[in-house]
Amino acid sequence: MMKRTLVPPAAASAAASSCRQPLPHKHSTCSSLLLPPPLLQFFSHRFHSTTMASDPQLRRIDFSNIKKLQDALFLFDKMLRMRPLPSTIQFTRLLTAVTKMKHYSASISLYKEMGVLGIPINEYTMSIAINCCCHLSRVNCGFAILGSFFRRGILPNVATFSTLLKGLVLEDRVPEAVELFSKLLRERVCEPNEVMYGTIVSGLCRTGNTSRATQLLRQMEEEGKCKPDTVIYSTVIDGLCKDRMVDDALALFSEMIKKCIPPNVVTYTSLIDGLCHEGRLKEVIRMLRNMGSRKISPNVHTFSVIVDALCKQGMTEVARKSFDSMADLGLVPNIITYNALINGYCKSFKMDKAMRLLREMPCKGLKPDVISYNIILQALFRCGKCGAALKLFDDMQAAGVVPDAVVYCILLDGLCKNGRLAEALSVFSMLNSKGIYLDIAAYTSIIDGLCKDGKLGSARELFDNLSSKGLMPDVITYNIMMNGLCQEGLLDEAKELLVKMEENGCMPNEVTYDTVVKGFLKKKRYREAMTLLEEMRARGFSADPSTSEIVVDLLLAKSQDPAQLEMIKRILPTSKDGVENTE
DNA sequence: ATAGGGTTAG
Repeated sequence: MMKRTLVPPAAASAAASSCRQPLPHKHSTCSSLLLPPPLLQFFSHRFHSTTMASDPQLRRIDFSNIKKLQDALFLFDKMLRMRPLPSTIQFTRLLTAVTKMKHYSASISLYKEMGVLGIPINEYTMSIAINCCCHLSRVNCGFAILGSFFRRGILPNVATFSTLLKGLVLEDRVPEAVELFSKLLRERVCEPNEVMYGTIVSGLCRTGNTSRATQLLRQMEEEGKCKPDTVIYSTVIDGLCKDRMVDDALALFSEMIKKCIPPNVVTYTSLIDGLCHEGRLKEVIRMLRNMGSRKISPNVHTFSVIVDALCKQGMTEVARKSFDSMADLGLVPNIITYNALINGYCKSFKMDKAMRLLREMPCKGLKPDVISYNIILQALFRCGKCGAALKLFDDMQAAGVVPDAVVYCILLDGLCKNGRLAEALSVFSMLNSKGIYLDIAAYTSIIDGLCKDGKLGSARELFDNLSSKGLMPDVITYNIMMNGLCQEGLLDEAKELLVKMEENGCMPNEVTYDTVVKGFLKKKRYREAMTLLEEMRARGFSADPSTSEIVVDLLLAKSQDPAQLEMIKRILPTSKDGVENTE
């Protein structure tokens, strides 16, 4: 009875071989079965319990050949036709393969199909389904699946909850993740392990709560039940580096070495990245040597970090050498390495070299992405090469790269800044009519373009209508609007806007004050300018040197009043020397 | 032979 198959073996193998033809996947599986799902379920339980380990046929299912989604779907169909039916473990392995290819929706469909067909599901299968929901930013669906655990009498475990925690983190719901984590510990729902701690630690680091993450690491050490491992140390080290606390990161690094927790290439790459951002290149070299002495080789990631840092330090040629040296280690630059170097060339105005790299990418099997194009587009506009930029924009779309909000912003901004407001406006209205989402930066560029073109009325209108589009002006938008008002001599309105922005929860910055102060100075409303400078100083901002100069010149020319000079010294520390010299 | 955590670019 156990070995009984639902279809005669000959028919089964015929069905299996016919799977090479593309199958209309969705519904073919159900109709290919001779029994309705409830009966199948009845039988598959039997197969599952006794034949799974012993049947040599099952061991032959090869998941390593799955290269694309289609392969997996064919195999799924094929598995459904195998008799006896492959075990839950085999189906779970298939789901793993689909999930690893990031076909999350497909994976969920297959999971549901398993349910419909009555193939038994266990905590592993369900955790995969939850993981897929999480990657689709549907952690609530993940919690719904958690509910089905209980209905099926299956207990969720530490992996299930780690997955859900990760899902909350992915949706920027770290406080909820922390809350759930505490609850799990408090109510002893499951014993936390390294992975669970790792998830919560990384969530905290990603949201800038590095100190809380460090606390958790210490807590793990103290409790001693589950000791922080390489991943957790690396996560906190990375968090500290991102907070510019590289020395603390280095201290933690020494600590892990002292505790015999071996750093790996990720640990080193984070530290190298942190040191690079601080411009501590000598220590980077030391770190690379240190790495070598531990027989840890840099990977593509490490090189991307180094190439990027060298480019940002203006050492594009050294970056190029580093890029080329990857081949010696058998490493192949990826799109991120390319983008870093392209960015370097763009920043040093070597547009031909940047373009050459972009053209080289397809030859190396890499498809330039929207970021590759963004970097070059922005640079072309900055060099005033509008024609070349517009052509590249067309090339990009021809290459099938879909422009995003950033590209449109670069395009609009580039056109405006190059005095091609009319074109910018026509692109702008075209995008609007197509209903393409434009972010606040894009609107800000247009407002700036309108102001600079003397169309303050239109700028103001657009500015006032931002909220109707669901957009909030940011500090740059306000600064640009204030600058426009000041240029037209509408100082009182500019000052009103300064008050209004704060009321709207937008903090003014140095540029904000500088803009308005300059406006008042230009209109010779010195008293108001000085009042604003005082306010600015009280907030810990210092005036732009050019503003300070104007003030000093004006006041020195106007008055020799020592009290006033004293005031200048106080509020314009940058110009103190100049004042003293003339005394 | 089945699930879950850390590093990169505008």
